[in-house]
Amino acid sequence: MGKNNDFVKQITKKSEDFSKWYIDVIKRAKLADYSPMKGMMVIRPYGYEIWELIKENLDRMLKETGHRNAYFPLLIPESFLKKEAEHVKGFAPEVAWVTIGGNEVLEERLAIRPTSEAIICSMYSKWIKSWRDLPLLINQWANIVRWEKVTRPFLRTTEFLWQEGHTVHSSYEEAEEETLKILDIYKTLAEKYLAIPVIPGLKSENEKFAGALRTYCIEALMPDGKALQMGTSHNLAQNFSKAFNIKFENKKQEIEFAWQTSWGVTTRLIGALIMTHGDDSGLILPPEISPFQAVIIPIAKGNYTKSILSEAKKIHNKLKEKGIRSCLDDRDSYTPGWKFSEWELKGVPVRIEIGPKDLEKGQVVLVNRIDRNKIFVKQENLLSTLKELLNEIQIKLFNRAKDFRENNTNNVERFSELKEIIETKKGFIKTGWCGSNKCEKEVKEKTSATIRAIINEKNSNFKKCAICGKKAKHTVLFAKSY
RNA sequence: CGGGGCGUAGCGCAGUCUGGUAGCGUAUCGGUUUUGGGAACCGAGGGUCGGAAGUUCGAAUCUUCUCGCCCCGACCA
Repeated sequence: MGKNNDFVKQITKKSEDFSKWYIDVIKRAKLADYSPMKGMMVIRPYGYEIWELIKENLDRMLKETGHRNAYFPLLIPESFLKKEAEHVKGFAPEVAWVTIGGNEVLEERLAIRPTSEAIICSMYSKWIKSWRDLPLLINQWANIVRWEKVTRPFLRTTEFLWQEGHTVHSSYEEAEEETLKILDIYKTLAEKYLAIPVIPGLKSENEKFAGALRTYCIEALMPDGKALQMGTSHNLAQNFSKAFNIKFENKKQEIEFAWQTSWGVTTRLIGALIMTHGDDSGLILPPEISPFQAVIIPIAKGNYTKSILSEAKKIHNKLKEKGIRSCLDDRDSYTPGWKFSEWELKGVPVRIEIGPKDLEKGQVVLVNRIDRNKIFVKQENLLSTLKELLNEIQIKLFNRAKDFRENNTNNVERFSELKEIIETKKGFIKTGWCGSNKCEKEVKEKTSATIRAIINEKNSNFKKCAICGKKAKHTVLFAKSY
């Protein structure tokens, strides 16, 4: 492409100021905008369309595994939230409260849900009586409010959208199996659809969900070397069933507390998407979840205008018929060059150009968003070539992100190495851990890095704990996190 | 919640130190010519300078308070 690839002049360069780039992209690509409410953003149509595609795919996978959607109330009485001690302790600092209804001061204040275990479990205790009622596999798509001190669009907002699954089972083993099954679905969502490689693992006692027995997570590495938690799946064991009195009669005619799980992913995934794939020209969206997979830009010129536009329309309709999300940009008030930059900013994976020269030759030009490579293809081959190209882009984005992660993951034996890496290049640090709270805390205090995931719980391929030097029980991943 | 920075037209900024009736680029609107990498020319509109109070003959500019955003920490999806 020659000397000047610097086509988009309106956003900060990713390499110069990553945080500013991130905000610029969100605003310029019209994914979201700040609202008058502190920490709350408006998700604009283009951003919401990405969410809808994420949602569609995850929803389908959840339904395929027997989950059904339902909806529970936004407000939770304080007494309900207080029933599970760890749970309330964990969430208390970030709950928003409703204290007045109309003109009346409420007798009991109501929490705006920071998560719905409390309200959902209170219903489950009414619905579940017998082993025949199990498993109960319910998911809800909802909004959540957590009064965060520091917010960033998509990554951490006061209000956000998510799905939260809440399931009930007749045994610990079955609950554990469900927890892992969901973790695997999340991994598929991240890797196959968002093209973001993730590492599944277990959270340490310090990092686990308030009220869970075990929290599993998927962790991704962002381009600035910080880790992002992209989803969590909790085995709640009987913690909530005991607090909310969810009991069932098992096949042996014994009354037993039920075994539960909960799990969720949020609009944060969109933040991960932006950071992982974007470049100096803006967003790059993986074809699977891009609102437009291809944008057709007619180069309408002089006498050719009419014939080119009608050809472009034909192509557009053909692609739509074949299930490709196509956009025809036939606005005549913008020049082709302007449109190129605009759609690159918006991250559309493939651009289709058709101009006088192409019309004569019976071809179109396909341009790959990743490297701007051009392919000239005969009209009759368009569909197959486009599909191949979309597939190739999806894979390339994933591989590129994976290479980055591999290149920024370091095996470490000693604390001094760990500290140096965190202070300089960051990234994931794989090391041995003795399992003690003390060592985990020491790392946090001295480096601000935390255990993102325990990736080998049963044993460790590291001999010693990097901090205390005692025998390593687990292999863990340390990183600075969002 | 602690430390730092920034709020002036839709967006990006200058003007603030040294007070004197608000400017540039871009975008927008109308018109003409254009269209293979953010087109050119002509014309037009757009602001209670984040908000409140104070000092002053006079405040974008000085003082105090307040709100919001960004960055770095502590806290969290």
